[in-house]
Amino acid sequence: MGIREVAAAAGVSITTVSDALNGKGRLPDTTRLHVREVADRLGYRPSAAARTLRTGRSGLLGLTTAMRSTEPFALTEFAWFAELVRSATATALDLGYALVVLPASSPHDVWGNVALDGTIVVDPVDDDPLVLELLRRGVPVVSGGHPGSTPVYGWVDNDHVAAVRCVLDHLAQAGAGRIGLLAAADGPGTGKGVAGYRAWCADRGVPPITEEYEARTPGAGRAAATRLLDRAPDAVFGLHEGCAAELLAAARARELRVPDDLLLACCGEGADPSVTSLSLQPALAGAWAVELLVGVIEDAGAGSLLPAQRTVPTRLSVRDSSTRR
Amino acid sequence: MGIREVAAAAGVSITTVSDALNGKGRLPDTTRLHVREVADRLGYRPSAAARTLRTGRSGLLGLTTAMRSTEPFALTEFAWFAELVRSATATALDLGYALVVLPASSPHDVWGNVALDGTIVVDPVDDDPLVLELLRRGVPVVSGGHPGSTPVYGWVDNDHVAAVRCVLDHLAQAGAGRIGLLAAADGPGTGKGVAGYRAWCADRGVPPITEEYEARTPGAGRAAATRLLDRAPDAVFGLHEGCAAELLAAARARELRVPDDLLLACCGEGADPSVTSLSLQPALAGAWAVELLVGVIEDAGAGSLLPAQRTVPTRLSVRDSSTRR
DNA sequence: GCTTTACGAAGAAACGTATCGCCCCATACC
DNA sequence: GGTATGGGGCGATACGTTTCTTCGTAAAGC
Repeated sequence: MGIREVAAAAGVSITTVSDALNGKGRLPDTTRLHVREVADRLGYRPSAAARTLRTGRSGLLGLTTAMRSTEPFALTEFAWFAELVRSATATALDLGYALVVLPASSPHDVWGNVALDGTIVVDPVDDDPLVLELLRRGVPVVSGGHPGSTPVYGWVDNDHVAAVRCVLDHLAQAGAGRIGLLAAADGPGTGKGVAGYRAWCADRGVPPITEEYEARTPGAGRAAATRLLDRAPDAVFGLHEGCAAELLAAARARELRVPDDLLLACCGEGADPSVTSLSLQPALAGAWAVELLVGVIEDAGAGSLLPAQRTVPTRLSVRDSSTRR
Repeated sequence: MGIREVAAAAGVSITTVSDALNGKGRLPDTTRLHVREVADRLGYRPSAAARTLRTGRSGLLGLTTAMRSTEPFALTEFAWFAELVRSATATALDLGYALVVLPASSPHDVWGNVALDGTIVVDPVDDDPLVLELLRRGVPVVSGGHPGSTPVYGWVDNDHVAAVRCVLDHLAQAGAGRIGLLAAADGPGTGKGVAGYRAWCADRGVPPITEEYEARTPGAGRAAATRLLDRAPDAVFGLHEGCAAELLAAARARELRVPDDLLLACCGEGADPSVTSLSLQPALAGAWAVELLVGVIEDAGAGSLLPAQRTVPTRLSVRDSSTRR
């Protein structure tokens, strides 16, 4: 069931079959139709492997994330990442590509066994050896989150500083004087979020009040939330998705009412409909990263030399938890 | 940077390089080491495309789900499906495969452009044309959910009837007399769940009380939950993940206390820690489906003729919402 | 009548790997 | 001395496409 069988059955050469099926070459419509009809009748499907070998294009995009902890797929459990992957997959398919999610490293050499047209690296570490190796091989790389000094082809990222400022300004405007911050140490964007928070505090001349925890350690979130409330803030900002539940529980245990005694805002898509939340819009990030990557792949050569960059907007949904009655 | 360059640099033939790198043939360790050293120095990576063409194996597994609604990726938003995909991805990687998620149909011919060693089809419709086409091409197919009359190589599924009975028995034992059912019409496993519910009702000689809704229609869930409570049940079972929140909200609006006035149990992983929930263990389903599929791929020939089948256990977590005080 | 142009189609060379079978050269054995 | 034996290595082919180049023929232009 190769192209040869089709050629034989249609009484033409394989060149003609290839041209007819791919809309290339100079062929009268009669021939084209005839070949297509024969191919259909025989149930012919071109071999993806052979096409990939010949053209150098596989139609496959990789998506990975640098491992910060030793646990593979640590980010997977953050809804932020899951949503990014979902959106990236859908966008890739729209553009005619399939997307495969790979771990940064694995016992089997998966990276060597798939031909990738390009790769998205989410939250890369500086000079990630995996990224450098990909670039060396000529595989375009686009990063989600600022790539640091790694010379990628482009990246998408939120303006974390502005986003954090937006939330903190909102809390301050709602009457907060001492705003605390709770963050998962190994979560996405923690570094920038905390930095933005500290910068804002410095601007205002107020002391920062922060607590961090390991997301993967059971109970660590609750403990950190409790520690944070120990420091008597009148508002708290949870930088990660689990934070809202932990902070609410800790507040209840302490008989603090939200929002009366404590204002609350969190990042995330706001599973709890009463909590003010800042969405980082991971779906946009995923879609744009794919668009950027596909742009690089298909422009190859004509492309601009500068890495393309897009800033993903954030959206603050103000809910009861940060509205003084 | 092909195998030829390595051969030239090492002063041997490409056969020797291939054998040395793949641990085949009869070569003294000195040669093997030498070739490997040269290959490393040159940064040689075998071409996945060429290997795939030659060996007929790509190391890629597909995962798809039949489209029930017109919307692509309808199931994606069910946490059940998302978790299944996550687990399947991880398991595939453990076994040395990468997993690519594809829509049942798409404007671009993605299925034709990727070489798949096998495919998992979640909740296939009977005699799904896509599945039949894959089987015709000789691609092993394993299904998640009973495949009906489609001659797949194997499948994994929950025992839906037993699972539903387990929940209903629990509610009855907790004192429920009139148990209602709320289900998303287009959700996974709806048909079997509802059938199991009706069978249980018939066994007990009680009338079924069911309401369904379209998961994708905003407000439909709330409306259906309200309709269900209109029919005055003293316990309700939500067959899908969103049901808990909808039922709780509807109950609150009606000033019904849970569990005092209304017992509540749902399927899903129980985002709300106070709701009794039946987990279908999608992670197990995903992992097992991959294991089955890889088994079929690697056994090819020696395999048994009967399709392999595994029943995924369910787990009922009893919480406050179904515990009479 | 001879050259140009255009059209229709085919030949053949890659793409980079894996592998079957073969060859050569020692050493050992009768 | 002739022949098994086995280790070490290589030549050549096939996997199934895409595409560059070439070729023949017929119509059109001078």
